[in-house]
Amino acid sequence: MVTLSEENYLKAIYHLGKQGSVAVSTNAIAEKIKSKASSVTDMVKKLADKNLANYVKYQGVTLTEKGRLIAALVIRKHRLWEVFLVEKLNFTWDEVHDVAEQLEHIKSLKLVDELDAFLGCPTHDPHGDPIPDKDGNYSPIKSVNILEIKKGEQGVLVLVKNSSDSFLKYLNKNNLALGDAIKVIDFEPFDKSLTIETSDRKMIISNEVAKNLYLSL
Amino acid sequence: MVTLSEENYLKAIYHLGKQGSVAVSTNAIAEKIKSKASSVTDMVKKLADKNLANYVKYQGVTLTEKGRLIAALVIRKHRLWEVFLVEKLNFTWDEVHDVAEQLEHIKSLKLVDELDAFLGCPTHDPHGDPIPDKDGNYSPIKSVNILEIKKGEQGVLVLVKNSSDSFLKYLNKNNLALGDAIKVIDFEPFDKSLTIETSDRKMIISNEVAKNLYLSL
DNA sequence: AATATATTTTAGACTAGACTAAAAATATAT
DNA sequence: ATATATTTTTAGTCTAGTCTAAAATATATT
Repeated sequence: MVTLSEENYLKAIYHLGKQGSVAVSTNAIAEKIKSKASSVTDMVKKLADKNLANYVKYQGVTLTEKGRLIAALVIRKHRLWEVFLVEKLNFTWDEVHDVAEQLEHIKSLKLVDELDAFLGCPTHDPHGDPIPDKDGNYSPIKSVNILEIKKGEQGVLVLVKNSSDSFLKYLNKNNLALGDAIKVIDFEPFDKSLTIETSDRKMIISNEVAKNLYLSL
Repeated sequence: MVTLSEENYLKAIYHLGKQGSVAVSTNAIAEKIKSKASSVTDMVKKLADKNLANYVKYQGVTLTEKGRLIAALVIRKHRLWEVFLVEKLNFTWDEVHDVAEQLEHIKSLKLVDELDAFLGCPTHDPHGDPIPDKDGNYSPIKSVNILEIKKGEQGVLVLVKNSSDSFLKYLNKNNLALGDAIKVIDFEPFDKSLTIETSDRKMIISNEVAKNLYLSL
């Protein structure tokens, strides 16, 4: 049995270390999970005992095949529930995270499979993140950060790499949503801000915001 | 904040003591919850401290108004999720209990309200149990235990008072479902079994089974 | 009413998970 | 190469929730 807490650690390691393949420091995990490095050390030993993680003192943590699969399935559940909340229960994309964070731990294979089918086997969640399949595999959309696009080029917003309430509310307020066509008009060297053009208007976005927007060309 | 464990205790007290209005013994709670009386004593003190239960040593537990509402909302969630699982995700009524037991603890007011609306504000779960409204109120269907019905009379199966896997599987196997018309043919004094007639056939049900079937006349 | 039986509570111990502070190891800078 | 700073681990403590065994109280029986 994998506990709720263990699932959260696996998820953090998965996210921080390229699906858990690259060694992650206990400190990094602690920060991600908002706990302390000492707590992480304890837990990581437990995960290693259960054959879910590889841990060498002072050298960080990776996931075993088993650990990677569990993490992927938790993420699969998280993202499927997000789709459910937005598409069926009228949640906005800035409201789903906390609830999905709880729902991702519900244990029932049938539930996940049926939910997936009920939603029409979606491939991406409301933020553009890919949904792993039953075997934990997924193919990320090919996308580029908006800062890497040349002046005058345009693309479609397919991914936002920040699910914080405040960031998503900012996008809502400014009428930016997945699927929008966006053209890069100008780059301002002084503060690294960007002028972009959407279907309704031109606007300036800060570098901070731009970092989180990914377009498909 | 009410913990998952606390919610389970509140639910048990609610079920055992007529919505928590009648004093329930720590032993009864322990049995219901599959724990030990000593654990219950500890928890019940905590609930009393939080103003969710009234507890007098050696005299059992009742719920406060606050405790009763929380219990009713947990039950509301449980039953709404059961409806969701059966109606939207192809679960059978014998498969829903364990999953609903997990889902009932998800915390989000919006989630419950939206789920309720999404399901068309159902009044009863797949076992015929009433679903409390936002304020924790509900009106049970008027129903009578099948053992109290006179020979020759008939009614519609509206409630089964046992959600165990084995009982529900028994009903499935024998083609008994909510909404079925059932006529009482005979009562056997020797073993207190019952001969009943459904649309397809006559059959004998044990007293044990009969105890759990409720009809509306 | 006195005693036996059953129920309930208390006391003390355990586990999972987390934390702080100190110690150990590693990395960085002179 | 050594001193300093940073990171990581260890040791010891805490809380929530549970348990067993013993003590206290209530109930039942004569």
